[in-house]
Amino acid sequence: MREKIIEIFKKTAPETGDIEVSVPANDSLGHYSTNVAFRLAKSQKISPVEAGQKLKEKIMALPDADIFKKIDVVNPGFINFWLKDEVWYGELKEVLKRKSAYGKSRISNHKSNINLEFVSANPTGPLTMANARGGFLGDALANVLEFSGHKVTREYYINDAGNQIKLLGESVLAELGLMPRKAEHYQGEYVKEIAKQRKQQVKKMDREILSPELDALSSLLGHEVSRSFLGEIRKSLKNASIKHEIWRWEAQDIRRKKLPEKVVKKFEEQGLLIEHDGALWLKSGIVQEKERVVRKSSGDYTYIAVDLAYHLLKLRESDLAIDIWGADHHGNAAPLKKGLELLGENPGKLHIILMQLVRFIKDGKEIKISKRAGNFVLLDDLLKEVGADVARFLFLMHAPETHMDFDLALAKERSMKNPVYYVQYAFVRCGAIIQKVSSIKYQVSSKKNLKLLNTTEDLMLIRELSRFPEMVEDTARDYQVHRLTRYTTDVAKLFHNFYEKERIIPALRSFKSEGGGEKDKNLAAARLELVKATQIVLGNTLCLLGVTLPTKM
RNA sequence: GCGCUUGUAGCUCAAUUGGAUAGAGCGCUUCCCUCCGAAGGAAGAGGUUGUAGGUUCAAAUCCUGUCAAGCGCACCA
Repeated sequence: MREKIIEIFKKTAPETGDIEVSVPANDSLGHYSTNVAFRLAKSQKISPVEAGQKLKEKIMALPDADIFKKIDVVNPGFINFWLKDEVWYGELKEVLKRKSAYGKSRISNHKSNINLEFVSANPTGPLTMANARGGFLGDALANVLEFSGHKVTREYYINDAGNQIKLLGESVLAELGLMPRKAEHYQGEYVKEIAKQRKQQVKKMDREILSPELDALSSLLGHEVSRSFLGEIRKSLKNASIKHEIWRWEAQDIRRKKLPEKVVKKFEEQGLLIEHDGALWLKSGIVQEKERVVRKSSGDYTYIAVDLAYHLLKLRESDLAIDIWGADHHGNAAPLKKGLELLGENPGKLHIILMQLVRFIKDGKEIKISKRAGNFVLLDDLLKEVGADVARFLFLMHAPETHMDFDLALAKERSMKNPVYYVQYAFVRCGAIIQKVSSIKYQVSSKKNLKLLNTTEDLMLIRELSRFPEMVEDTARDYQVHRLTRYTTDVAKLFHNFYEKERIIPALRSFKSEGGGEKDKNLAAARLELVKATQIVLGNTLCLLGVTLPTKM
């Protein structure tokens, strides 16, 4: 719908450039509305209303203008459009025709190859509730982008190299009393558990390594343990229906291939490095105010060098890379982008979605989640506690930049009045009606006389359903997945409204003697089509979000 | 101290990226099942968008100051 209006503007007034067409809050301000007159007024030095009038006349002269019932230019200069009812009925037919493909983009020239990396939690413990938000967001966003015609690769990056793996090994050894405990070690029940399980194995390893160097032993053990954690992580992701296609390993895919070395070499060639105490530093003011180490005196590469190498690789493989990060990593964004630029890559090809940390509340108190301290609450617990659909929906309702509170008791306790159930209930109601109708006998002269749908409830619902393709398109462009979640509640609300007012089955069943005329039956049959369309659109949206479609509740 | 993010109804959050009368859910006050599932619907109360200025036809949104919260500022990753 919106597309059609924009098309018309392109023909009428190409000089206006990109046109914003929005849906006003109130019906009296049009089905669609635009503010182009303001911009035009500025360049032509006339009043916005005047500019609007001129545009209106031009549009009315076009043959395409017959889709409009009315065009109004109002103070201070908005142009409001009302579309003819037939146009809306046409879109409703489109929903019924395309079904699960409705809303799928048919534009093929915008197609790009997108790498979407999310979760990527270090395999130094099980997934926690803190990983849930990014996991659900990444999964849903990938669905939306694919639905919009892009080729999406869902990636999980595994930091299986570097210090934290060694620390993990040390933590287990310390637990077994084979080395002194340090403050930075991982603690908590899960480490104790691992230590118990690995006791025999560690003894054996200890004997096999002839000159038992603690470093080598802890690294080896750390790798072993992290590998088993990764198995746990994959299981948890599966429980949450979060899908990944590529699992990339830092040690094997980045470090062993000497990619960080190339990065440092390139910096060196440009004279950006300086040496202190055997370590190589990026000079101050290059990626940050301060100097920054890229290669340690030990010869190891630092996080930034490895990360640059990793992103360089991703950008080479795809047209666009999207990273979903927790806000606790935000400090890395600017240096990473700057570094990519210095390495000759276009930093605009990397889009980082920063997601604020969630505060989990239980019994009015915040639950602190920390893997090091060991007092975390697992993703699996969250799923068990409130259910996968509830968790997913509640996270996806909110914009990533909100510092959201997640009250576990509330999510569980209020579960019956939860927005997820509100939406799922609407979907179930659709199914129930369709099911029931299929089992009754009735005769109508015309099943699909959609023109009979002319009450406010009918038309509002039709218009809302028609917006679905626009919602998908916008979301694929700005990644604001919560728009779709909100949209499902909007559709559900309009449907519940419609449902309350118009009864279909009694009308179909009724006999002429009861006042049930031919026209009423045809109307009921048309309404059934609208119910089917609602089921399609709600179903499509929930599928994109990854929320299940129940048949009964 | 410096940087990033955020302050919107009692609570949790929206607001089509600068648009028209700032909207939902929960909670609160009233109604509505002889009727496709009441896990629903209708109505109402509730706001100086933290605060003080500025920019313009138009500001919750942009700029500056200020207050508050979260998170960062390693030869950790």
